[in-house]
Amino acid sequence: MTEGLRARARLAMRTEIAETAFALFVRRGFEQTTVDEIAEAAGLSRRSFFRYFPSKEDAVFGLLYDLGEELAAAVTARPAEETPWTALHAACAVLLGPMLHRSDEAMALLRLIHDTPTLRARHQDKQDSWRKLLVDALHGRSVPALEADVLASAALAVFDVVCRQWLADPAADPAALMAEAFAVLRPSREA
Amino acid sequence: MTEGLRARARLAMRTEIAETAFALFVRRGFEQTTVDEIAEAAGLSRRSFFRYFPSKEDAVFGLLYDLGEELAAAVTARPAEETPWTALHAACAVLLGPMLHRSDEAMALLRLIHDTPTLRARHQDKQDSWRKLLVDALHGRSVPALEADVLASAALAVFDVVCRQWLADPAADPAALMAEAFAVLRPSREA
DNA sequence: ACACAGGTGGCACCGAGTGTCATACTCGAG
DNA sequence: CTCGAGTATGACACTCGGTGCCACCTGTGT
Repeated sequence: MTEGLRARARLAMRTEIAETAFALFVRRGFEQTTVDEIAEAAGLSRRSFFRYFPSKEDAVFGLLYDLGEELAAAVTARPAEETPWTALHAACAVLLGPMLHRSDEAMALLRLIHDTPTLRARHQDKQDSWRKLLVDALHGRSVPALEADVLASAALAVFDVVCRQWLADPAADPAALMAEAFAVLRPSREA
Repeated sequence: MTEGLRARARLAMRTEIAETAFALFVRRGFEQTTVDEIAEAAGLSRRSFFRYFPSKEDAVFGLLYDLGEELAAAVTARPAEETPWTALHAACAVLLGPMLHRSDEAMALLRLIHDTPTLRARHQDKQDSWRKLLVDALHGRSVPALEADVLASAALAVFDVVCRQWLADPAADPAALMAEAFAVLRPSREA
């Protein structure tokens, strides 16, 4: 039973290090912040930093990868009679909640990712892992393979569009943007 | 007028280096191939390699970035009365031509990108640059901003889906896959 | 023959990431 | 309490991608 304890302690370390790193990234930029600086600020050795995060980028994305499972779960939780596209819309809308709740941090994170090339790239790799989970969730709703892939990819693309638009105009309402964006692509056979 | 000559010579060097590097990547993998090995195989110094390509990854993608402009041009070239989604489909279909023409190389490239994490990430960054060009092209067809962003992102996502499916089943016809994939998301207001 | 330009290689350096080892801590068994 | 096993940590050395700097060469125009 000490397994759970260690796992929780490890998670706490990860979040603490990630928050320390994030503060530095926001202040000085991602590329300009060295791992040594993060390690010193977090009170551990450079070597130990890499025991908690496989790379510097993971200090930014590590905690976000888990959201993919929440997203997929949200899709699965939608009523079965709902069309896939509507279910995807509802699931993405769920993710908007935490973002609006701590919108300053969310905005800072989006901005950081947006204007750091390596983070932009990594972001898309994370989307790729989300996509796989979404495709599985859609298979659970008996959506054919190709269609599931297209719908999942498109939904994530829409999510990105909404984030970009929100970043460009913080006054906009993300939920409204998302409804509008999802409406553009609603498949013809749906209501 | 020697400007043009130098530019052409530089391009020839780039393609030659890129081809040498590509061969090594396919044989030994991207991560396992060092820049020193590429430089030696291409007959220049490590330092000079980085004068032709800003990074090792660019030896893979450098030549592909230009395709974005072709893609955008293909959209602009479509008849004005065509709906944006149909125009995007037609433009993406154009890109399929060269891929089928040298399908072995295309397949090897797709496979290389697909199972190299850093290349997967970079690939998406390239898509991002393509997206910007597509959005501009759609603006030229007087498509509103949000809609243009959504349609361009979705079209590129669809293109990716097709590439993935083709990679998974080389016997499939990419053009047919693409038609099917584009049909999934055809906006309701279109024919 | 001269100066000047651009391409090139060599060298030193930085930062990310990894393997290895020696140490310190913790915790359960005796 | 003590011993030993398992684990976290730090220090060190090393590889590799990427950059700045400088010295060299080569061609071109005067």
